[in-house]
Amino acid sequence: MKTHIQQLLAGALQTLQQQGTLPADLSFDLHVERTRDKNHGDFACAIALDLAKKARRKPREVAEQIVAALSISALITKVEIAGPGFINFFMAPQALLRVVNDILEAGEAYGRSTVGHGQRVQVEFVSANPTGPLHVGHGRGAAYGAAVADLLVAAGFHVHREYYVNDAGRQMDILATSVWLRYLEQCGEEFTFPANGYRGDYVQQISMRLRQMHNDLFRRQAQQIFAGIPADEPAGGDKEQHIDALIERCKQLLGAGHYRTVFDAGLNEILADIRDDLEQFGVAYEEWFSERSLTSSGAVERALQRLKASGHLYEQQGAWWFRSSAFGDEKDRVVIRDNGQHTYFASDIAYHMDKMERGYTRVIDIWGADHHGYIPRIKAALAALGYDPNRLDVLLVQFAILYRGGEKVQMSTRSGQFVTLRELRGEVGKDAARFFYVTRKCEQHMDFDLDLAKSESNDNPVYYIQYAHARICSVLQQLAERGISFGPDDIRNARLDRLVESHEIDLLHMLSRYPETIETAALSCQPHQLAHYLRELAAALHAYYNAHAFLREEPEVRSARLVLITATRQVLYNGLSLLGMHAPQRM
RNA sequence: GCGCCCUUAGCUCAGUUGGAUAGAGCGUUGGAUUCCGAUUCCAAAGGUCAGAGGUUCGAAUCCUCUAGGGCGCGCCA
Repeated sequence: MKTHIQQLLAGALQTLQQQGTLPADLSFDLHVERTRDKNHGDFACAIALDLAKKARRKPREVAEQIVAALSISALITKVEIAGPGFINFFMAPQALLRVVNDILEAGEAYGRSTVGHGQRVQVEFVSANPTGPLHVGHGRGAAYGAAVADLLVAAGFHVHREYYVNDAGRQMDILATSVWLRYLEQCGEEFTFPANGYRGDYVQQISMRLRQMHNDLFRRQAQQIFAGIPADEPAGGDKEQHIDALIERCKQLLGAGHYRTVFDAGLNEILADIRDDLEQFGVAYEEWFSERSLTSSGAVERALQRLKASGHLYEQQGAWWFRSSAFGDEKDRVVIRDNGQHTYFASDIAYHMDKMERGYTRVIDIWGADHHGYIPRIKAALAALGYDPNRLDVLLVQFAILYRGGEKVQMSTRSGQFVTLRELRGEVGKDAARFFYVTRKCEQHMDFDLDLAKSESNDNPVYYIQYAHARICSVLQQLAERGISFGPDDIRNARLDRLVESHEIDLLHMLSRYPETIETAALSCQPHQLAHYLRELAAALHAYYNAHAFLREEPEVRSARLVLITATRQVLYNGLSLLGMHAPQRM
């Protein structure tokens, strides 16, 4: 409907330009919007106000000329000029009723569009270090990223979802060393566990299984391990130096092969846990991309060579620096350390180069807000490699603060005292978690009320929406019990023009807004628009249900109403599915 | 200190990308229902859009400054 009006207006403007009534070189973007006030019709356009300025004419005069040039449409009953020069459109009743048939014909496809034209988009999200289970902070990124990706699919994009696995680097070495030390404790060795090691229970589990498989194969004497290692923090030393020395000792005592075995035991087990966790959260990926593969494939080397060849690298104090400050970053960044190892940033450059080489028209990275400082350097690297940095969009997701019983739930990663995503799902369920996470704009700090999320009451929007769906199912369930026939023929022959009540008109308007909601939510990467829409749609259904009986009316009205709520059920189902939620038949 | 983000009703948040009289939910107050599921519905009260300037036909939305809050400023990942 919206695009129909846009086409009408575009036609009128073209006519006026050809006539010379309006300058031919006038540029404008047609913006048709839904009205807030019913007195202003169904759709409004402020184009005359925009053009009046550019053409130096009176807005109302321009509006009148546009309206005069509009071609006639059976879907529009009235066009009005109002206020300073708004053009208001009033929809014909049959145009509104058409939405019901559109929905029933399209079924699960209702709301999908082709605006994306099959453009290839990559969405990378979560990408948490596999050093421990996902926590509730990752959960928001997961729910948000999945919803954005699914919305883009619905809008006709070809989406590639990807998880970047940080399976290399110091944090992973710390994990491997932590696993090994716990293993040694189980072998009977006695020592003080490093302050900077990973202390979570899952590390114990991994080391236990490691020992079950390999017995004492990796056992070394504590004395030998800690000989000459600088003191840990509690002993008055530096915890970073302490752990780094332990990592080196671990590698040296185990040898490359056995070290890799211990390392992979930690990596694989945690990664398997993360995969399973996300799967149960309804989040699926096309690809799990290994950071390590960037080194083995030579991508890192190649990226650095390209930068070096184009003069964007320089050597200083034994290290190689990328001149990112030449591309808007606040300072230059090291890519190869003086010990010859490349930095995490070097991998990141290679990874983003690889994304560009894969030919996506658009690359979306979803990061935690604490990483915002990395955006300029990544964009700088893309520019230095000769790519358009605007192909990359980095979306930042703010943290979520949990509340239970009105109190903030305290969390800190270092002590291992964080609420995991798995625990959250266990407490409030998948549906509530998915919904609550995406109900706020991503750049907005979020208060996550656990009590509300798990309450079975109308305060809880998840229940409210799902109940609307279940309620329709319940009504349709009554048909058989009451011996009322309502089959495909009844649907096809339904007298939809019997839908005249204000609640019915409201509901029809809500239903017709769904495709627009999907499109704008997708194009702006704002799934919260869909979440809010679903709440409004559910409210319209509940209000209708309460105001009118469906099953006790005369057959024509009854059938029309049943068709309307069947369509509503379909849209509720489609919207809930897009957010990864169930649409229950009964609750 | 520098940079990025946030600030809208008592609370949690929307606000169709610059449009018409700023909206929901919760909470508060008052009301409805012999019923297809009371996990429902209707109504009222509640606002200096953090503050001050500016841009223009028109600003919660764009620009500048100020205040408050969050985050980031490693040859860590």
